[in-house]
Amino acid sequence: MARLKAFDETRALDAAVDCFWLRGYEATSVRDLADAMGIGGTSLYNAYGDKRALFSRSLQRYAERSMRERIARLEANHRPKEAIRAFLAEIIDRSLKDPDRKGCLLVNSALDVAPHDAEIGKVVGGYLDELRAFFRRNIEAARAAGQVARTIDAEETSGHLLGVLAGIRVLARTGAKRKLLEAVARPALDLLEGRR
Amino acid sequence: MARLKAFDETRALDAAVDCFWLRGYEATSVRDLADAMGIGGTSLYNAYGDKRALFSRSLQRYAERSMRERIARLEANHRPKEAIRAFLAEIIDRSLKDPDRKGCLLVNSALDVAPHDAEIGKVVGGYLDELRAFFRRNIEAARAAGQVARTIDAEETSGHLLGVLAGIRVLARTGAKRKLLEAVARPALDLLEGRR
DNA sequence: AGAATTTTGTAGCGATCGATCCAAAATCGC
DNA sequence: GCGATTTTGGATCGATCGCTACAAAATTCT
Repeated sequence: MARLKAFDETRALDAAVDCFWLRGYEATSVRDLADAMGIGGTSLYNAYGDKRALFSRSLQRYAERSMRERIARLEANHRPKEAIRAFLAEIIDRSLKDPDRKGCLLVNSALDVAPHDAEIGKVVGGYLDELRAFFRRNIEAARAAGQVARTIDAEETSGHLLGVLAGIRVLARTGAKRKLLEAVARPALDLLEGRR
Repeated sequence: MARLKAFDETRALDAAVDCFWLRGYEATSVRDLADAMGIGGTSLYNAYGDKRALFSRSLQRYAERSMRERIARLEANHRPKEAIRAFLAEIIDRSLKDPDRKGCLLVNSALDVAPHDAEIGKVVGGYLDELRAFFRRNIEAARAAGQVARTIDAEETSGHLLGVLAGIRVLARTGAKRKLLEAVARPALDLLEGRR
């Protein structure tokens, strides 16, 4: 038939994710990408299409590996209320541990590229909806299990948690300390505890 | 002496603010800027230095006209707790009214350019600190006036409010509806009311 | 008016952008 | 081994990037 591909398409895609994550869409050149992916420009266009298509695949890969993996893992290992708490705690820990302070590719993209690209904007919005659905689902489950007060409105509170999550990601990217990030999250968690 | 400048430097700067605000630093070209400012490229470099210096001045102008003006106006016209409430309400209103969904230049810059430019990062961080100081100052004043519960920690809660503000700005830029933006803000405001 | 100084528009600098062309290299069925 | 097909690297495309050289235009001094 034909010559075989000499690089691992998935590993290369992960390298592209890191590039876009670190520098954003506009500031990342196709040459940056090809170098980081360890391939030539021709192979990049051959395998992924153009830069925008590669970004779209990178976004998809990130959502799969970072967001959905986390959601699935936490929902499998924690009761609903603890899943929410663990989610925020994990985001804070990872944000602080990352020496590059990359934040979240979805949040970065929501500000960076989504406003200028309707199609990608829809995709990013869809992922944010998934995050909110995670919060909502676990609030409702916790309510049903009597873990949170019945006065907690799942629709509203899931929106609040999504906003808090986005805020943490923004401040983390600016180099905020743990104390600040935890201050952002704590009142939202206290709300679930019925504590004030 | 010499020829007079034929354009209003401040009006031109405002046009530059709009450019950076709408498209971000990287995606805005010097030609875009010059066109929007109604001047030639030479005049731009003559009056403001280079692109980065113009961005720095734009950031300063935005902080002065948008952030500090709002803080001063609300603190002059409202009691402390109401000033915080009015701040978030005004951000939500303006975010929804803006057909371009530009969000907040400071938040946009915090994600976009601050991570790759230490000096500008410091400036942006300083403005975010001013916002947090506004929240903190008013929480403390409200506490002293008995408007909020003594259990409210000003240091922590001001951080929470800053995170909520950033979250609102992120979601607003993605085209969120009023219902979602208000859901992000409400629990934070309820906290100040001692309501649950 | 003439000299001095600053602003302005044009034109273009080298560098880099995203994207493509093309021929050599590699792998398949035969 | 041979033709067919695909991948690969290198060169390069036109466009645009941030920025500047240069000379004409405009203004204030003497």
